[in-house]
Amino acid sequence: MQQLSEQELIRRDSLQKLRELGIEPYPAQEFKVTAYSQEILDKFTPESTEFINVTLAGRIMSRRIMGKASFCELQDSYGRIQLYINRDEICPGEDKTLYNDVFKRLLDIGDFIGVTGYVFITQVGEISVHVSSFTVLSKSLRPLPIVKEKDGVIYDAFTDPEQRYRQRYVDLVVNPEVKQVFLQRTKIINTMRNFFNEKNYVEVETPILQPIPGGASARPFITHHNALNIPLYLRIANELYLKRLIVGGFEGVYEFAKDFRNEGMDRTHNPEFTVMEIYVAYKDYNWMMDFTEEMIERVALALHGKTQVQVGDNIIDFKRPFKRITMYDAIKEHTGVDISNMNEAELRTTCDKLGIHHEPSMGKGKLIDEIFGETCEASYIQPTFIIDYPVEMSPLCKKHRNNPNLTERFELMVNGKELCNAYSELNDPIDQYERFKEQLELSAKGDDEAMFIDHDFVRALEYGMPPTSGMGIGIDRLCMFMTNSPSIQDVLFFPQMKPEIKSHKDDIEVYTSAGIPQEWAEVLQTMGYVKYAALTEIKYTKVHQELCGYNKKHKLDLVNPKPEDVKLWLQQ
RNA sequence: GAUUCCGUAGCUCAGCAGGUAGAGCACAUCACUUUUAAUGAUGGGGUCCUGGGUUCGAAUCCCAGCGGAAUCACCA
Repeated sequence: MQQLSEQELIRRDSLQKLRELGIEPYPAQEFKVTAYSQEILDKFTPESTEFINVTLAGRIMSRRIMGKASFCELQDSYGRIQLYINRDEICPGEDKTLYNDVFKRLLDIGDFIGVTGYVFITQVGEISVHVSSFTVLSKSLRPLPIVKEKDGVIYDAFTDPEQRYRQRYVDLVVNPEVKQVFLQRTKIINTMRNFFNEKNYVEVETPILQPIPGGASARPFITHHNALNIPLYLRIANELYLKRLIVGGFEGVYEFAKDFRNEGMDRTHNPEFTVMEIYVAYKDYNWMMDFTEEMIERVALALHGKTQVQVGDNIIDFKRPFKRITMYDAIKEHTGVDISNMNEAELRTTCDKLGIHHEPSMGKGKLIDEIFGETCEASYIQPTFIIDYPVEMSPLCKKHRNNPNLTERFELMVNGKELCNAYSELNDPIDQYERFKEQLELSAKGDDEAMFIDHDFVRALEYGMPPTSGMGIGIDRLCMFMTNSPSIQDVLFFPQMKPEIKSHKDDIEVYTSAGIPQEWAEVLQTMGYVKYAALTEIKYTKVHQELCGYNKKHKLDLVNPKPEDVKLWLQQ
């Protein structure tokens, strides 16, 4: 156990004292709440009789104690409301313990309490709850960061990103705007879900542990199943499973899925992330573009009541219809080069001319992708569908109805980033098998992200899959846009972090169990001997002298140990 | 992976011509019956990220490491 700070010790002492007074700091029974802070603040008027007897529960977030009366702020799940607590009303009799000791001394900021009382307006005009009784619901043993606010200015904000992400619970308690982002995230997802359900598409669940990680190009996480003695992969996509369900006869299926990719982390990438994929039979990618527009516009309206959304320095308008441009046209527009009829060698020359890095392992598809990514991607701020991708970079996508070198694919670009990816799905099993084999060749050339062949998926297609259009959308990115969050970590409750470094300090028990008295063990640690094992390598006379010296210098008034005592301490 | 910046009290931060470690909030004690960043008084609290080096002396200067942030590169 780490050494406790003064404030933590005081809180543990308060916990003990509460118990001595017969107050259970962690009661088990239900506490019935009849009102919430926001509701009261919204609805209360001096004439109203609605709130003459309310019961609320929440955390104490601030206290202003003024002798026989006190104010404090109670924070429940909706917000904060001020409480007014009067000594003689809490303690009508002679015994004022409940106010003087329990409320004033033994309770702290961060504790959960329940209160009953009536709502009124103070002289300064703040709607408050006049408390007639309170109940301790849970004692907090660690001090929360104290954030104060006046006239919209925040003082002593809790801002350290590492602490905010590692201890998101604290972040949520003291930074109310953080909670809003996550409530909006839920609203985004619910809006989409309602949209799909209205159309009778079916929400499904498919395997996260997959024997073949298919449906996308990415390095997977690998794990091992002991009973079967086989490797399993955490899914990088769920596409192939959802299409199997279309084969099975569902007309529309969708899944909000956690996918996993074993790649770098930055402001827009987290190793696990959420994707919504939807597949609808008898549709094509043109239909899917209309559908996607409608869905995204609806999300913007649900969240903001309008289609314009501030994202960084830009205002992005999600009003339908979005601009549509083919990939080749986009490249021509930005570079002046028409690559539509180029072979691999010509593409490499073009890359060289444009100063774009390329490697021998890159096939035609990757080269085109690279050119697009370097020259075009960043310029699409307003929602834009990039359509008709070259066949080499889309092995699961149906060939274009007018041009066999292209596929019926679109990506939706927003703020220079990919948001959606969609196809007229490839349902020709023979073509699909050929495309998988081409991926194998890429793999042989050294492309470690090329897809594996999924023979069962091909088998499913052989039974027949209706013409289908599918779309995937990055939910985390969508949330970043919709909530104007610059980092993916701001829209994930618990973003992936490097493991927290463990204290490199021995527990104090390691010292005491070697026979060292507690007070000297603490001295040794503050002197820098944080590992007992390291201590035993030092000559006991030196340690003895240093201990006595420290005792004198810091006026600890401890009785100095004898050299033989120290010798014994170090001999364990 | 590269560059830059950062790491001091529970929180936010100051201190860096090297010379006994500071403020505000929080905490503790006292006063105060409608305050609101409540107020007034008093007080406690720190391996100054870790390890090495320079020095009589390092929070401060140098080196290395750890952790974090930003930008870039790589990666869907």
